[in-house]
Amino acid sequence: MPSSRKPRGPYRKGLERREQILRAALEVFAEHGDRGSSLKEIADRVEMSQAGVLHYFGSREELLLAVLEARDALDTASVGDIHSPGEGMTRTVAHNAQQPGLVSLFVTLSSAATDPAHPAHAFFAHRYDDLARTLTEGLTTGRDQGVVRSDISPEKLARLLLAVSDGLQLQWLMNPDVDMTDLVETFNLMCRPPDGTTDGQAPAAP
Amino acid sequence: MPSSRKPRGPYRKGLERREQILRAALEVFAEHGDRGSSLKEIADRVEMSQAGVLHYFGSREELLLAVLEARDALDTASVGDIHSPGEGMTRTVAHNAQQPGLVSLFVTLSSAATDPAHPAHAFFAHRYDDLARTLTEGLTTGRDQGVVRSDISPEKLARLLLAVSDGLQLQWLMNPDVDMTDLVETFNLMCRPPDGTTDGQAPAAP
DNA sequence: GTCTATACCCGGATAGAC
DNA sequence: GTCTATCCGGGTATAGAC
Repeated sequence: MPSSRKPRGPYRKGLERREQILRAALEVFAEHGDRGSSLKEIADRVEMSQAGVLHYFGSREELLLAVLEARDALDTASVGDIHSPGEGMTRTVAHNAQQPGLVSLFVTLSSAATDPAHPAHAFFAHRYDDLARTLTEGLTTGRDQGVVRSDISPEKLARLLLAVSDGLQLQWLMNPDVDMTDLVETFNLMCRPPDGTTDGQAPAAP
Repeated sequence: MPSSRKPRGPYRKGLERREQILRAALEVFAEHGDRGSSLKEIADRVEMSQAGVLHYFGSREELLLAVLEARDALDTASVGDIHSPGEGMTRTVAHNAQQPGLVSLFVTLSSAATDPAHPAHAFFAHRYDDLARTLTEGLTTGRDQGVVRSDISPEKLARLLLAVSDGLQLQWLMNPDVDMTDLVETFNLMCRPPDGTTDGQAPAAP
């Protein structure tokens, strides 16, 4: 792979500019969503012209995808150490509750990206499958340890957990009084074995 | 209230035109979403000019809201006879699975309407609260009859059910292999009392 | 009621000067 | 690299004739 050293010389400024634009674009997209955002506004925020922005990212679409990928990478990294899938999800949701703009961006975009023709369709389709796979693995482990109910397949539980998380974000955006974190934890509770036999350790307990 | 008789005379044609436009607009919005739709296309579909459409609905926004309200009224009516909240939701979801375009419209719009400035914000906010209330009532009844678990409040279960339904629609739109109906039923199962004591009648069984 | 024409706004992308 | 200027396409809403 290429050198990971920070480039010196003429490249440096350009790369920094690029990141600066990326950050600004994230902010703007988070505030106004996909359609509500314009290159102009992003450009204004980094104090350059719209044409200047396009010099770094050939098109608006390219910029949008770059933002999504950068953000997703950051997020998955920040959730890092997970001991059980329920816990991971709870943390993610709790973390999201701090950033309404971003949540809004992802929810809005993921529904818009539902259309196979949408530029971000592939991104979100993969993202869902990845998440479902990761969750399924974690839930399978949990089931084998007896902390997750075994009468429903881990695959189904994973899809449901994903649905709960997305659905709650939607409700929360619509009405901030909805307590996402609490509700996700409640759902985790429902994922425990029917009678509290084997446990003592809830899926999402700290 | 006003006469419910079909108006005769000069009014009649106008009212029919209006409904015709409403139907066409529903189709178009369902196919291309809010932002993807234009008055032009709706006008084309009823074979009149864009200005003609605006003669009936003063603005695009007005038309959109009219479509949402008309559709929502139809839907809630069609779900009609419900014996248990789980059953109602299952049926609705199964029904939706026939109409990807409409589902897409509602999902897309409800996330876009998350923004308080969005024209449809109030509509969706009310809709959520209404749904949550109705579901809560049904689940309370179910709990009293012993078919719904009592260790989690009906309010929470209602919010979760709503979330599951929305979230699954999103996943289904992204990947049609996801079996919404089956998964909602699975969730209903999770809403039953922990041990199959009192029952014999699942919340969503036919 | 319905049309055509048009005014007006906004967006993205491109060309070319500096 | 960065700008200005411009092209081009799209949308909504309005004016005014028929």
